[in-house]
Amino acid sequence: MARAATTTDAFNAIAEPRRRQILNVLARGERPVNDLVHELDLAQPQVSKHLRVLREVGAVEVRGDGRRRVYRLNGEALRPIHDWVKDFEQTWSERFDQLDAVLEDLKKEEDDGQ
Amino acid sequence: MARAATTTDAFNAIAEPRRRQILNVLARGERPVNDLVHELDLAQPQVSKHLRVLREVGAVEVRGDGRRRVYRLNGEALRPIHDWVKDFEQTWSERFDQLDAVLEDLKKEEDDGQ
DNA sequence: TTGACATATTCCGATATAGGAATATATTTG
DNA sequence: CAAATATATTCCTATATCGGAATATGTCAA
Repeated sequence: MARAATTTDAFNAIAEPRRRQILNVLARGERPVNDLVHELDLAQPQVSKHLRVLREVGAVEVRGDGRRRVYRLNGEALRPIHDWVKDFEQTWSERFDQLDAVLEDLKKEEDDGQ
Repeated sequence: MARAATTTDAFNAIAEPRRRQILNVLARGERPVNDLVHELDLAQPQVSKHLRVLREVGAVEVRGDGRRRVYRLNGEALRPIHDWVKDFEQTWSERFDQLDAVLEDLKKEEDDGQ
């Protein structure tokens, strides 16, 4: 068996850095293909191919505008990634260290009370 | 050119669902390989191979314990993913909708004041 | 030392990529 | 209709995967 297709889910789609770049640009507003080509300094066919992958996993949507195709972000498709990774945040965030400190204090007060 | 190696970075490493599962288990505490084999119902060689990938991107660390090797999570390695994806949260989170509503109200009050 | 147990590595084969180049498919304009 | 513009698709090739099976490495115990 080979690696899962890039179009399998958002996790696979965003493994490619260019596709993350494309999403970053689209986060600032919708763009026709040619704008992306210039903003990212990529060849047009590659941009179209990356957009296809992103469209297949639902991360972008298209709208026709004359001879252009305007792409826009659909952030909702990235939600599973956010949901998965956010549970790991406590292993590095100092917010959780501070919460630990508070809980520690509460425990100590309780013990003193006994 | 082929797809980037799975060991290139955390984004590529976690594209594989089994590796996410492994990290999920390790988030509850360190585990020797065999525990993972049984908790995830995977063949031992595959678990070892996935652990190697995770180790190469820094997502896990090992500790020897007799003839066992105990793996533990290093969540810090997932931080780039969290940081990248969190900027997209506002496109779906209702927290941001509520913030928008507040800003709208403030703007209205300001306009009434003029 | 010889097993037994735990883990890692190697070899295999099918498959899917990513970029480059060329080309196909709209759509607008003269 | 023809030329120009914008985008999508196809063909090519090198490369890296994943699972399964077999095997190698390492460590403990009698």
